[in-house]
Amino acid sequence: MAVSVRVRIAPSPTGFAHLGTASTALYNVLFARKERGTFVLRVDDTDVERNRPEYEQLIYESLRWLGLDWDEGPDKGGPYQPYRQSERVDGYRQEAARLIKDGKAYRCYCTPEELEAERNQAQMEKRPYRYSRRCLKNPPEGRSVFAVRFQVPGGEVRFTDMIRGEMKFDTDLIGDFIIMKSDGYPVYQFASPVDDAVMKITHVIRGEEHLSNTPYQLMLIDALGYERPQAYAHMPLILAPDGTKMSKRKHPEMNLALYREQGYLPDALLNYLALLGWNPGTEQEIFTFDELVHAFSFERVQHAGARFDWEKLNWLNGEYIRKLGDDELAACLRPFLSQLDDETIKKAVPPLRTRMHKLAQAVDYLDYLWTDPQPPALESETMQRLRNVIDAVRDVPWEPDRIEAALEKAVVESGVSKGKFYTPLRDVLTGKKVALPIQYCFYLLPKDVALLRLHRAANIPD
RNA sequence: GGGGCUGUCGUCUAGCGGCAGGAUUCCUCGCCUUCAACGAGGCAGACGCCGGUUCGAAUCCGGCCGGCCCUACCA
Repeated sequence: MAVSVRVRIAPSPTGFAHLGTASTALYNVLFARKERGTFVLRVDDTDVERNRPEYEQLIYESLRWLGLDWDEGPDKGGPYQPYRQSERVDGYRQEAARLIKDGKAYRCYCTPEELEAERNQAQMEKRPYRYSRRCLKNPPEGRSVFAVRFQVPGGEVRFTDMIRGEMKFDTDLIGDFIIMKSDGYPVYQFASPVDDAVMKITHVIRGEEHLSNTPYQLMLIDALGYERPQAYAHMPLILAPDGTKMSKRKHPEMNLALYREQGYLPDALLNYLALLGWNPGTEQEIFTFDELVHAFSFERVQHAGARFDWEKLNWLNGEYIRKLGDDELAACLRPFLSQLDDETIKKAVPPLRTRMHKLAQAVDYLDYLWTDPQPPALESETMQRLRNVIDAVRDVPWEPDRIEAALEKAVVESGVSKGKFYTPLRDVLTGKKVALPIQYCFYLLPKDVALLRLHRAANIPD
């Protein structure tokens, strides 16, 4: 019987949860679900300087919001707990000690300044830099602070990438690298493969930035006598819209919290992310999550990085919004419209639905309901029409159809076009040039408020 | 500097030896009270560049150029 699939993501809580994490999480979950495997969340918090517990919470919240739930993790435990690397340091230390004992790693007493100097020297001589192995051959005396360095064996590392095929790296080009920092914490290159082995991870699915890291980790796995993961998959990177690498400072789209705040639906975002770097080979673009699970395969994953594109996401999100039922959409809108009661939101849903590509836009359409628009200056002819509207609408039942019928009648009587008739009306009611259909501009407002705004604009005392 | 990955409309992509197709954006028209949605149509690519193989190259080969990643006591 085949060993059941185990995959993981290992985000680092050093800032807000970001898009790349969602993307790799998605691919991991897709694969895990397809293979009926297990999805593990492991928190990579070995950078003591930059870690913050609140960032860990943000990762949980964002992934849960997206519906990318994990089977094992720091918050839920599991057979290989703990799942926070900061709580696993004893294990790394033991493994590092074992490597030293076996002559596969050694203590390095070099100071950062000395290493910097070595690097600069190599740079000046236009020579590829590798650590000099000073501490292996001739360690300085009388120093107590040390890091642990892996002694890179010569030769070649080969592995199979599910996306890119056979990979080959020459280890002679890799210098001895540090696996344990002098603060006693492991470096990513060390902690990650150790945990993957200990946690029996079968498939490592991660961003392309780790492709060149793989030989480092494979050498460690071999040196420690672990079994290698069955396969790796290095997903293409998501680039910023300007084609550069995503940066936290310059690119807001990196921050996952933004999507929730702006009113993107989790399924729409997931659908978009799936399409960024992968395609089904058919013309289908809209997928339920289950359809994605079935359709997804690594063979059809793109090899090059893909730019993030708001326009396509907006379109997709609009498609998802339009598919929602009235009650569903009303519920989704609720958090964006705290000024309105449920009944008003429900009334606003039908005309709103086709007009949004993200939920936050509802505010742009509806804020006239809780803020008083500036009364426009009108010509006397227009004011007369306003008075006619007041008369036409005053005794009408407050329903969109009835309001519309009354208005249509007033338009005919006025002899001007609907456009000419409705434009100032819309302005008076909402203060906007773009708004919901005119009957809804009325209907959503309490009747007395609507009439008040008309009176005021027409210069009629209340 | 060294190693790795990569390059098809603005963007996401299909095609992998035989007319470069779809989606999105944009534009036009229709519907129409604005804006959307919806329907119809359109613009947009010297397939990164140069050379080779071939009757024929986006596709195969070679060189070059560009982007990204790794080359950290970051992950």
